[in-house]
Amino acid sequence: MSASPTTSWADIKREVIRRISERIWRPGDLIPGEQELAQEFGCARATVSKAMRELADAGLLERRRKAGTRIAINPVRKATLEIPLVRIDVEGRGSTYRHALLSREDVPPPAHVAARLQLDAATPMLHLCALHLADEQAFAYEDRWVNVAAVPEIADADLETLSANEWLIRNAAFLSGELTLSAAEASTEDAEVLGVAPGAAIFIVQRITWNATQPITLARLAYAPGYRMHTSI
Amino acid sequence: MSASPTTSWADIKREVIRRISERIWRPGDLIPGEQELAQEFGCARATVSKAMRELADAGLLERRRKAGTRIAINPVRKATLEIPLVRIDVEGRGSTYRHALLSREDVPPPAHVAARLQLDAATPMLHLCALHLADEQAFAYEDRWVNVAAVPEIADADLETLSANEWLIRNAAFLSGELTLSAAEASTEDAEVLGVAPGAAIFIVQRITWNATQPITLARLAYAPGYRMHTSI
DNA sequence: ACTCGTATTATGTCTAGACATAATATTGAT
DNA sequence: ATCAATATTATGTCTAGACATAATACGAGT
Repeated sequence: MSASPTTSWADIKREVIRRISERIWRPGDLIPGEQELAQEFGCARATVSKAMRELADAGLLERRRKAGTRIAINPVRKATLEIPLVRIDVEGRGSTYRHALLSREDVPPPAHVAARLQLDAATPMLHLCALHLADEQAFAYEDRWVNVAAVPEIADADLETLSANEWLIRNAAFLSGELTLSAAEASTEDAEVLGVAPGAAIFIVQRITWNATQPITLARLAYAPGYRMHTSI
Repeated sequence: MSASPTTSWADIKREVIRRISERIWRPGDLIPGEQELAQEFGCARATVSKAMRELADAGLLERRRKAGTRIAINPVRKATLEIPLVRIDVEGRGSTYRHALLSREDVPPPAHVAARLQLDAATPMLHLCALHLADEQAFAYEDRWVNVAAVPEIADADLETLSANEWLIRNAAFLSGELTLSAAEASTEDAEVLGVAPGAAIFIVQRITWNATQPITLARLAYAPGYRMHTSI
């Protein structure tokens, strides 16, 4: 009957999911402790613990020391979004990637950029605009501000061959970041670069990354109409 | 000097991140094995292992048995999107939530819905349209198809007081699902319900959920303009 | 050279037990 | 009855060691 002689953490995870989905354990219920479950499944407590921690990370369980583990009432399911390089994204769709640097300027940031990065408006920054193409079709328009103090070497970088997107990932690994997804109507600039009608609905990804002490970059990616971000839960 | 007497997995994680961000270990580099690192940090192999697994899950490292662990060349960073109930989302923004059921029909699905759920076009389904409001303002318009065979009890459910969104989460915990994020121009229907101009750019979330054997529901949520999805990396 | 089987190796999983920590429950003092 | 100190308890972390598994490296035979 059973696939393996011993009980693995994956077996336990499956069994717990089964009990939840068959409503043997219902939302809000307190379930047995690790000790008890370990005895039931005939395995070590650590094995049960790993399974439970995974389910808690996925949002299905809520665990608190001393209080125990219960089935989440309002499960806040967590979906993992993969954020690849634009090049990898394009190539993953079976298209040929190319990128074009449209502009590169050393200028102080506008107020909204400075505010978003918590920088002074006089901070020297590099402003880049680039177009990512898939099979020579506009794929995404990138508008990026780079905090030169955080990555001084970018001043000498050739961003024509390697996109800023890629250069930064290779040369300035970030520690933390923020991602904001939204929909917007194409500005005249967006429309012109992407070759769509002004006002067309486009998908916007805004990304901010930080190293240990300071902001590295703020990027706004405007995707050509039809772009979808996909993930499984 | 050191904060704690023993080395914890979190300490190791921080140290590895430091070595990556200070380019002591560079993209593509093979780093020492768990055994060796455990010796360096003066802890058990399992402790190193946990730290490394977390970093690999986050996309910073690539690990393969026998081949060892190396710094990711094209780090596909993973952002965790939290998918709360619309009610929790609204309440989390400090607004008062209300929902209104606009229509409820037992009808067979249109071709694109049937195809998306891998169901026969003759399968009995429940079609629901509802509006989620925040402080009496349109927040999101939900267009949902429910596979009645998967949750027969929904036939008798009162979906006026509890939204279908919430009813399904409480009564039909799903095992897996898909999420598609996109931008679209508001259809005349979207525009009318949300009270925006037709053609306005709106953020669309399409969700499909499955139980162990069959699809449960397909939902399209059209958010009022200005909606942003936010996450940290 | 080339292929196939075998040895080796780094990560993956598991165990059994110890101690740490957070949160609740209980008790004692006021 | 109320509040603070203390005991209890379930999860969280760590250790040391064993075995499993995947993937490479190596060597024998052709």
